[in-house]
Amino acid sequence: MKPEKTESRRYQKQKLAAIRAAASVFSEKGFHGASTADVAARLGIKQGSLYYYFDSKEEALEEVCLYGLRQYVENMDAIAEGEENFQARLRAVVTNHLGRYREKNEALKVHNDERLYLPPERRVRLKQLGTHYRERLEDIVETGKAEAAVRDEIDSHFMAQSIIGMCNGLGEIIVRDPEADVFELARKCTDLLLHGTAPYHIQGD
Amino acid sequence: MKPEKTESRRYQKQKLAAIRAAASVFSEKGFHGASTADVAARLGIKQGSLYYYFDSKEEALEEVCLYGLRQYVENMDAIAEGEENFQARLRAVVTNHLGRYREKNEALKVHNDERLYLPPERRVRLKQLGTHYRERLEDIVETGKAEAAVRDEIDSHFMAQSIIGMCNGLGEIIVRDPEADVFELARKCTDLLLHGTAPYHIQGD
DNA sequence: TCAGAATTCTATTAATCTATAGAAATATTT
DNA sequence: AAATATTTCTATAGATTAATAGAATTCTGA
Repeated sequence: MKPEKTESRRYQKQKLAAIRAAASVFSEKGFHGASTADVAARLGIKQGSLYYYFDSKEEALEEVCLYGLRQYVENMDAIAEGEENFQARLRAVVTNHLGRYREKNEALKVHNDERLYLPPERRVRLKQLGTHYRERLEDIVETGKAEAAVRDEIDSHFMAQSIIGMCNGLGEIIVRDPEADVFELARKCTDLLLHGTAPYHIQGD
Repeated sequence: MKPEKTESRRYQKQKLAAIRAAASVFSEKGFHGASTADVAARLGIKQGSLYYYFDSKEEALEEVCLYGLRQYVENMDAIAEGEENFQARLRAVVTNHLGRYREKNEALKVHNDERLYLPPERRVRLKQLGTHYRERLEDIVETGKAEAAVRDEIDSHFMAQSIIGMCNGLGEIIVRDPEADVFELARKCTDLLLHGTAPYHIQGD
């Protein structure tokens, strides 16, 4: 079956290729719409051989989702640990988030669209990553308060979730319109988050 | 097969029940994870009998999605046609949107999660409804400009998509935490959209 | 080059599921 | 109550698919 301790270089390489093939096929046809034969074909092997790398189709989905999220979360960590001011970091976060919709990141798309088909026990690690992402963003909001760039009464959990949602919404524009300028969108988005819609001067409540 | 002209009262009633049963089952198991037998069982009839109401499983999915979106869009129309000022309408939009996550609207959930499994020709009517929703929201933003409640440089397409995304993001909080106060969230969300994160007084660029 | 290990292939099992056709049952109308 | 129309059931065809086992092949190191 599977190599026990060895995990040879070749095995690891091919396993990564298998994850990518699965990401590609799942993102095209959906998890249930895609067969293990489709995935194997994309990889250039036969259906049965795929089980050398995955114990089940579900395990393949889990690995694809994890693979898609990881890099994305790593970027967030780098931003959160950086030394820039709130405005710059917010922009970096938004740009990182929106950028993912342009470079077609199939594994991340699979995570977004198909992860619900995983049974709960296969979703725990994904949830951990997602929570980690949001918590880093909450940290950034808190530093914004320390800098007096963010009003005190703003709840950082609420704020982080709002930012994530807004970016996902704008992602649709990027997907719909291949001409859309990601950096310009990121700029507008950051501006909206910082200043809102209302004219700058006075505003009542 | 299907009744041609009659469309008897009973038929219509049972068809609606079938759509609801499909919504319930699809939202639980996903479109591909659910079988027509599951849907029929929820409705209290046998698998084969379901085809009296739908030509195919895909048609059932399409009808569920349309059913889920329609009411939601109708509410938006009512808000857009109303006479209130920008701030009040924005709040109404956000409240309508967030409210949907609390009353468990299974059909709308199916629309959100499963619509991608429809072939493009079955998605056109859904897209029309979605576009209509966003366009009404763009209208509201434009009236906001006329009222000087919204800065001129704000792009209404961008803005509408941002609002939709933010609401969807906050929806996750509502789903995660059954205690979350929808109206309080709607208030915070409206406030953030109007004023941004930054303290009110001056802000540079 | 040979031996053993790692990788892929073939063949098959067993289960599942959509969709259809025609019979049976139920409701409606005359 | 008989006749007709509507709704549901039974049974099945036909196709697909995930997963397994063991054989065949390819790779690697001595």
